[in-house]
Amino acid sequence: MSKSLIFHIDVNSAYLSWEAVYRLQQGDPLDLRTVPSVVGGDPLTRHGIVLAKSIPAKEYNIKTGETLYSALAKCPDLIIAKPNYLLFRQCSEALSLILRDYSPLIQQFSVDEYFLDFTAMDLLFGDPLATAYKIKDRIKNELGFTVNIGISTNKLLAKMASELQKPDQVHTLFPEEIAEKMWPLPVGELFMVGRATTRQLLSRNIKTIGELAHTDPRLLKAIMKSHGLLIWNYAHGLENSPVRPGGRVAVKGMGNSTTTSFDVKNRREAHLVLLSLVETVSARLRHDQYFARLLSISFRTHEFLSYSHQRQLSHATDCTNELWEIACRLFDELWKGQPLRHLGVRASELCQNDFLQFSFFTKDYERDRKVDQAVDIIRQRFGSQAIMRSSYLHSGLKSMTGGVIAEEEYPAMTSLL
DNA sequence: TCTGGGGTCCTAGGACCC
DNA sequence: TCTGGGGTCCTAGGACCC
Repeated sequence: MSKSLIFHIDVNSAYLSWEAVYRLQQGDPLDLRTVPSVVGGDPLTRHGIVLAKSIPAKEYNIKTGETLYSALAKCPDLIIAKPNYLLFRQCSEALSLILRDYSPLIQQFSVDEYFLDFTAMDLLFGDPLATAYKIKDRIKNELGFTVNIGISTNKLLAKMASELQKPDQVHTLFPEEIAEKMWPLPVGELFMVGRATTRQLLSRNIKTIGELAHTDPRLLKAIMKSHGLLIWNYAHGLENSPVRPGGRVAVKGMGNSTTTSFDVKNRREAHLVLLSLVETVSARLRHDQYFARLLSISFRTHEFLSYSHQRQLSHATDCTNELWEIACRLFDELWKGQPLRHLGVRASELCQNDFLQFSFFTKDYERDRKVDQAVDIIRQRFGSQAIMRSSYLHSGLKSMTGGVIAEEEYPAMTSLL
């Protein structure tokens, strides 16, 4: 049995590269990647954050997630492109088609990241490193954007390898290279060490991944519970999850949320936003043939405080009206009248709806089911805006919110590999 | 702060049961 | 009752990922 060999393929500045390639194809002479530019939303609708940045923009210290306002303050000439999620999905699919030529075992980890199990594939393709270069160059030549490829013996190290130096590079990070290549890095670069954990580690003078690796795991466990042991293992490169073919992990829940373009201040408006979210969530449930047994709602206030409320349902359902009624009740129980900037709905505890179980204690939703089915068919044929409830007319609200990625859902972006 | 949207997992505390 | 202890379920919040 040959040693296990994993590739991690990561698109460089994915959203921005994809938009840049698209514009070049449309005949635009300017390559966005060569100038300070970002992909970001519209500040007027309060969606104004940086989703992706070019390398020249990075040199202005512009960071993903910061406001466009702040990015523009750092670089007044910054070019801002709107996100085109349909394009992004097409690019992601085109990438996966190329990767499939090199292994039957690939896992989509996010819209711009894939794992590829190359174990024993060298018998077919020869040297792994040379093959990785071939894959990288083929993607650049055929699709027009660049990727980083990381190579190691497990997914964690392959992923850390692909982050080493960008763009358009291939790196290895084998266990014997950990001390030299990974331990000098700032501790926050380690997968699963985010802002809160970084702060805790820095307060104990643990600044690099190497210092984390040499910290007593019992201390880490004491201060961070199981997460402490997880990151200690990661600092030593210890991780052994399989590359899941197709990446299809059973989905645990489906949710949609939105930042409203104006503060929601009355119940009627809030209920209308909830309906537009439930419309999308329940259509996704029906499309994938799931019933939900738990419904959660959440909101964020003008002051940026977050609240959530959830309830187990008396019976599983995928019905728009029924889920909407529950969402409204949960909302009314939680809301104290604060102005709101963000609302969310999430359905979880999913089960297959192979057979139906009706409750004797709730009203009959049979008629609603038929309406849902008819509306789904109309929207499928004529688009999501083809039919909407009259309450949305002149409301300034969209009748369906969220779920930009329709049809085929992406596999779970699980926090664990 | 002019601060997105889609996820998963973990933990703490309270209710409830034996 | 001057009130044990363990297990399970539920809920809210917070951590992390892209």
